[in-house]
Amino acid sequence: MAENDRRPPGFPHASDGRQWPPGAVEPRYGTRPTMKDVAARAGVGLKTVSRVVNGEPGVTPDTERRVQEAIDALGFRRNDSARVLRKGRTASIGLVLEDLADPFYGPLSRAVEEVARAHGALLINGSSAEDPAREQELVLALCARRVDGLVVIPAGDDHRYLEPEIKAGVATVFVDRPAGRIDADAVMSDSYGGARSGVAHLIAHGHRRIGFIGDQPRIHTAAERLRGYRAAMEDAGLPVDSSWVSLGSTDPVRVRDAAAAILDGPSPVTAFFAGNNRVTVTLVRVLAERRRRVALVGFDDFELADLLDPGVTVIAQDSAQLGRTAAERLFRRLDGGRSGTERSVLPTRLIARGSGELRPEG
Amino acid sequence: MAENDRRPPGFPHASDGRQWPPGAVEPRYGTRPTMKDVAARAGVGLKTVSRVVNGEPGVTPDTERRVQEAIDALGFRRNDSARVLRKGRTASIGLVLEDLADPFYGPLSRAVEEVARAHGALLINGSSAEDPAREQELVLALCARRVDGLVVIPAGDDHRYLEPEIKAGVATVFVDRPAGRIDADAVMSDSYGGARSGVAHLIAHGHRRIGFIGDQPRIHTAAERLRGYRAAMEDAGLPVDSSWVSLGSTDPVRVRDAAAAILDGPSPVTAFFAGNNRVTVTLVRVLAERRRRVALVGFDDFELADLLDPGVTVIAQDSAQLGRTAAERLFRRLDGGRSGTERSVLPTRLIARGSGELRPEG
DNA sequence: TAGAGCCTAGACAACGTTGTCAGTGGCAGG
DNA sequence: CCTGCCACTGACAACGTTGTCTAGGCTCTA
Repeated sequence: MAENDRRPPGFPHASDGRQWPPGAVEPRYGTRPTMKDVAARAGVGLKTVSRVVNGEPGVTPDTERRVQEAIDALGFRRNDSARVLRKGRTASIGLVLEDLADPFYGPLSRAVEEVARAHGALLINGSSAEDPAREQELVLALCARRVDGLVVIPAGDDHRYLEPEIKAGVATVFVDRPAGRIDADAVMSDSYGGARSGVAHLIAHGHRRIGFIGDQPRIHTAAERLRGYRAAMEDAGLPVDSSWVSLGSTDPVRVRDAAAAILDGPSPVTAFFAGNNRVTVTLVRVLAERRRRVALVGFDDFELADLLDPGVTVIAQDSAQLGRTAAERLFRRLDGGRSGTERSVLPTRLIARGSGELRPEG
Repeated sequence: MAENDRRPPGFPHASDGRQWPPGAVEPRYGTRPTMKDVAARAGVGLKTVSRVVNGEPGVTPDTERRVQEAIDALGFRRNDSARVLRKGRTASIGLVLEDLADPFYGPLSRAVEEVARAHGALLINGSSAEDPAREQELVLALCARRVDGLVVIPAGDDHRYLEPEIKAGVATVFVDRPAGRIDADAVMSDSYGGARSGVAHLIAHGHRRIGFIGDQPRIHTAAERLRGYRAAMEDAGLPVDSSWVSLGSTDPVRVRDAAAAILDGPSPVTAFFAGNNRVTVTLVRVLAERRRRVALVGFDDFELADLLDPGVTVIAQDSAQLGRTAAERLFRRLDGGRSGTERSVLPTRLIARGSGELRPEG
């Protein structure tokens, strides 16, 4: 409604009673100088200012100096909205992730930013909070801003809403999890292989009864890690008791309850495989409170894992590398790459620190 | 140069030999439909489409339906660049911080985003990597995009370059550290008071020789924390040996060297106060390797601090609250708040976990 | 039934920039 | 001196949207 606070029509120059400090006539508060203003002040044409601002050739040093002086005097800054409107490219990319505050996404986000910066682009980002509706809302808002490309860590599993955008030329790369119901580039860690090797590691240290606590299997990575767990157990000819597996949320309270149920149940496990970062940390807390030592391997590394006692053995994925790879793919597309969609899988690495090498007790 | 890939003039409808899958004639790759296209398809005027898209009143249900169908059929999405150009507001704010990958900034960034979202704005952000030149470059790029406001965690100490922008109406709030050489809103933690109480805590536990390892004092927070350290020592009538104080970078290698020099020097300390997060973590590692137990209080909390042995006593600051407060101030300004600049200081909280309660040894 | 008043709808200009194109003047070569 | 070329410069349209203003059709009342 503030749109209507303008001067009433018919009184184009009526005294509007504004009070500025005496010296501050130009520039006025809330009004920015345009190229036209600069041109007028420098006594040149509009286009000449444009040329100077963009470093285009064909301007005499003397003219350039006059323009530059006017720019500095007025505090002119080019309006990129107008530029974008005219040129069609925004030199910005969007990043949609689950939660900026999650330490897993910090390095990823930073890596994407660095690649963008190397290509002269800015990064606009937002958190979906794991909510598919919010993911869509964000993605479409970014498309309305006409970002040149998108890096998406999907929360939902149906991305058909992106089809018109992709068709219209918005390069899109999915990270960490694949897109749902559409064909698109994706860069992921090897969740299946990582989980499988982590569980195999526990088995190699003598464990027969191993629990798995992970996220809901509608999340691709969670499902893959579960699959890896089952595969490792099967490889070793070990049965999986359904009471050992918990696939709820990663909320600390629920993980705590699940772990307690598994450890206090009729067939307690001697080791856990944790499906992600947050589960691992909660399990570390839970296990620290118990007398009996339970082995633990977690998917995803975290800071200070080596300082705990015992150090936490993890399947590490390189989140910065995920981001970098995805962003590079994105810019390759923007630079004209029209090849078919690619799906890359980055390897994981087992880092043994102690918790995964505990022998079964009792 | 792709600008020139257009159809040559004079052949407006020459066969251009493009090959689309038979059904996919419209929309064409790389070309987005505009309101004009929608209007043509729906058989209405341009402005009517605008009204429907923006939910403005004055459109018959029947007309609205026709327009909506055309929008869906064409996959139309409003071009916000044009909208911004016309309306003057971008509904986006910029966040410039030091490093997105630093866990301290995750929650801050997320908090700013949530507030922005509540006000219907998007967040554009970038990392300055502690480089003043890069900070300026980023800030000005954001201004060129015409963000409505800026939240800045300053890397440099001279922000006069922002004066024209602020005068032109870009609301700006500094976080964590104050602006340099200009008068601007700022939201900070109580570095001085926090450090002072942390050091007093160590003194209360019997320490007389206390080391301080922090960042370069050109950084405001670092200087304030050093000041708090000195004040606490002076309050207790304790001398400060200059060999106990190290003000270099927070780089692990240099912190490690500094700590070793202080502990192995002629007058070794029995406790450390760490100037920030990263220093604390490095000191935890260094001290864990030594036989003699050295007390430690760190500025800034971090995940798992309670799980270490001993738990790490810290002066906690609420980084999410910093971000929230700053963003709320920003939007209050944007909503017309024209009062003088404010500088808020948020309190810190001592969390005792063990490392700060160790008694001096030897 | 005429006139006032309301509601819907569209024509048009403007936002600030950039690509195109045409105009100017200087200078070298014939 | 004229011609042609070149370097420099500016007028103008266009990008896609929204605010303003006006036109036309309808209802309601006197």
